[in-house]
Amino acid sequence: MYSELASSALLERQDDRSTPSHRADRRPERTASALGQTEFVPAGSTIFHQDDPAQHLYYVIHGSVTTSLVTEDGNRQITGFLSQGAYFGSVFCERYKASAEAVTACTLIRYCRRNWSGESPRALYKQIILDALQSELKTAEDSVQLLGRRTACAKVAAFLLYLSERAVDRGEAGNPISVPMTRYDIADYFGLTSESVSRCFTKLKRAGLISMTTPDSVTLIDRRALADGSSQI
Amino acid sequence: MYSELASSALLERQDDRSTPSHRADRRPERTASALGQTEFVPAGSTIFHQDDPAQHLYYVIHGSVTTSLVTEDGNRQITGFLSQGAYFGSVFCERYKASAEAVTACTLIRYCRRNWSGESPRALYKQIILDALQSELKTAEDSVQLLGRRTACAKVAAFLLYLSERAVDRGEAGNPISVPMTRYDIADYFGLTSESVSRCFTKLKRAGLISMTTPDSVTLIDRRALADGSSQI
DNA sequence: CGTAACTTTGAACATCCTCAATGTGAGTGG
DNA sequence: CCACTCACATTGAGGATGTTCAAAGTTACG
Repeated sequence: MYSELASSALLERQDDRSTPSHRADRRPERTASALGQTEFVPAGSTIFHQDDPAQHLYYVIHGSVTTSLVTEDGNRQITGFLSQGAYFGSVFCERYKASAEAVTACTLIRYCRRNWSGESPRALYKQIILDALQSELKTAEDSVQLLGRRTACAKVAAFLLYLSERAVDRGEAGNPISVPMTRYDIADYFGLTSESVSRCFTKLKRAGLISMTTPDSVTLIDRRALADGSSQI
Repeated sequence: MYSELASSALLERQDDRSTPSHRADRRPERTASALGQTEFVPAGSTIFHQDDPAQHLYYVIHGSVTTSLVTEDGNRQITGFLSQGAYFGSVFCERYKASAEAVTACTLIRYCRRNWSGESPRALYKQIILDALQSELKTAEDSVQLLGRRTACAKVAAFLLYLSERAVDRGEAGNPISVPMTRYDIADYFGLTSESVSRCFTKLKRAGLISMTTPDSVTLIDRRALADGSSQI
């Protein structure tokens, strides 16, 4: 999906031949762990707070993380759900733009930003920063597309398809999917209420588009109908 | 707002001392025009189409541009409104993720991406790519925040404040503001209908939070109330 | 002057929210 | 092991908000 052109222009090839960018077979974890610290975080804990000095950049090895902020009108706004392979931590900002919380127990890699201005393995840091920027951009762009759906059911349906796609990206099964976040989290992502989100799940289930064993395990039955905005419900 | 740390780690200082990054007094236009072509685009014209090969990157000198895509459920989704100082053109993608149209007559700078893999003024290209990434990230993050508002009026109110802030960023007056895009465009940004958007303008006007001479010139009267989600209307 | 595109307004209807109650499952302490 | 609690999920009823369909007002432009 992403082009090599831009990143090759950003990297100095002469001192960087050992870390080609955006190859299909690269292993982010290996590069990552070389320069960062592995951190285990329990479910429900806060990783950092909105407006705190942005000292670290994080990479998700395992688990699910939300970033959220409090808007001027006093509501909680979830700005992204992050899973394996995603970076978060407001790369280009002095302070974190959002708070980050672990939805499930997580394994993260934490990079200290002070190292970036240092000397040693510059090329690796450059690659991490580029990857992080792309990751944050993708997270935000995906959110815009999901949030723009017309009805609550269309939003929830598109969200489920999105979770499925990302599970496949991580090498997991695309069906059934795990929905680790609460209905309230999903509501704060879309600007809905948790009751509305719950009703959407029920409607999609009754219409035969999904089935649920538990509230956090959803089987997608009719992907076409889910993508079409679930308009016939 | 953005930190120097990340970008300094991405730039090779030894061959780049003449173009410091993210200084308050830098002039993007000057750097820009050195490597790109100036292009004048009439109002209403299409700059590029979604899914076309992404051969160029654009920078807005003057005017207003929208990026939009057609979602799987067949609706038009506007993903951003761009004005002076913004980059667009899906920097890191092989193909444009969205279509771009000129809302007003525009002056743009167009960069040909083929030049990125060439030799000569590498540092300048690096700076442009970095700026473009930041710009695209900011556009998407701003959209997420606006789209997450609960009610239609709160969305429109936050949108007007956003337009005002950006006008100030461009060195223009923050009040009254120009609203060059149509009600329909705003509706397709928020997943609303043009009628709903129009009614929100009317409500905000009747409540004394704004006043309008023409539909595209809005005076913000009570910024506090607009930011508070216009909840008392 | 007339057309076309955009904006505004109205009325009926659908959707979503609010408030309330009930259902469910994991964890706790007797 | 069994209440008990607590957080989360679900469901219902009524009210608020947004949409749909329709019509009229406004502005720019030929």
